[in-house]
Amino acid sequence: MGNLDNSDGDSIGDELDILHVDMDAFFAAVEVLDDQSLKGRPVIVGGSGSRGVVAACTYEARAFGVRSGMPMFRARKVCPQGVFLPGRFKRYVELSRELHVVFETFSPFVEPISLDEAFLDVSGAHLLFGSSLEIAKSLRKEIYGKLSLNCSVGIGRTRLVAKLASKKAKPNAKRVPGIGYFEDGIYRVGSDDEKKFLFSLNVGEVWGIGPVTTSSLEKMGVHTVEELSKVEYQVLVSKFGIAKAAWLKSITSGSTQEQLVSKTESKSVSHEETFNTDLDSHSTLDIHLVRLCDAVTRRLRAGKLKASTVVLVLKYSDFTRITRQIKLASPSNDPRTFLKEARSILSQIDVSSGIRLIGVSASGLLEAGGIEDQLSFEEINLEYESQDNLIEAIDEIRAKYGLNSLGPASINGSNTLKAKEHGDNQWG
DNA sequence: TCTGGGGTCCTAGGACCC
DNA sequence: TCTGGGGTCCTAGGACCC
Repeated sequence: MGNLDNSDGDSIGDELDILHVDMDAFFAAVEVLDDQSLKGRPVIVGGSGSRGVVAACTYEARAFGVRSGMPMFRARKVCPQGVFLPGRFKRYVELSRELHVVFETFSPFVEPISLDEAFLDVSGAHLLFGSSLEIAKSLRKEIYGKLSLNCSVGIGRTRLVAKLASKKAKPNAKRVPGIGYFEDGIYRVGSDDEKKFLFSLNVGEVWGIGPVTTSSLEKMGVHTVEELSKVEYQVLVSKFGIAKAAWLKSITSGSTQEQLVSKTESKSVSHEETFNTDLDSHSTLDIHLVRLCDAVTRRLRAGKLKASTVVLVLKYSDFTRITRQIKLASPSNDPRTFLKEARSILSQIDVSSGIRLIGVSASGLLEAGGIEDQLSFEEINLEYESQDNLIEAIDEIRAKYGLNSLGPASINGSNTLKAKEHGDNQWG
């Protein structure tokens, strides 16, 4: 449909209204932007500890085989001439905000996926900006003009198609000739091309099909989306459950257009830390627990939130991950409450086999001061009230003088170096 | 020198109530 | 006294994403 007016199949009103915009090598590209001497070099952004992984890398680094998610030690091995940087999360957030301002000038319907990625529904923008392809071109131009950063844009009828299309728009993507339309960082999948496009993909390329599902499907002899389309629904149900089977089927059945979701409230706030070497004593773990409870509740307070559930996360040396949660008597963002509950959970867990990671997560979030947020009898106690004032004062001092200006005793004591390193490596 | 950190959603099982 | 189903809430784990 709507493919009669010109050779690339671009036209107004053919319902290809979803754009997926994805910055190219975002974190690494920002580092090059801010230090032009890095231009053309293999820049790798990632954790600086011995157990860090690659968060992003330039295409020059990819040429050496570096990939995001790869352990840093391996990246250093395959690319010893690389420029390894710890990353500057605040700077990425800053540019992300500018990016989203540009998005908003093209459509009021924006669904952010991450700092550097979003869906745009441009169905109402054609009169102003032209066809979806023309909008994509203007968008790329505008983003480069404002941020001096490159992005890739996928155009399709649904979010899934647009998302998969933007991958094919990337500088190093392999594209199948005769499917879709590619031009300068933009890949457009027309309605009449959609089935051919999806069927050409391996199942593992699909957004939402990860390594585990891919391997299950491959064991069934299913490697491509085309092969997946031929599998009986009931077979998928028995293998993956109803929800996932229905979703897998929807990939190939040409699902209808979904509404974009512009903004959602966070459902949890968490911090976790992987140690350079495994820890096997409660007392050492406790030092980290103090800091994590402090960090999580600080973020809750900054967002004017309280949590009704505290979750302790542990990862053992063998990568087994366990979670233990406790529901609070009343919602809280008080580090003392969090620490008390987290400690009581931790005390019941055998850590002698070695703990690689510890984390604290807050869920069941409520606005602080909401109707569910009545004071408990304990909190009405005057002594507590004065300590709450103290916590507020600490937050203010930190806002003025920086996060490390004040903190729990354990941060300012023997663990200072560690705390600083943690601060430098924060991703969010 | 093995494999981050911050999230979301789904599932399964048990407790409890009707 | 035995049997049983459904609904809801909670917990733990797992898959997946960037």
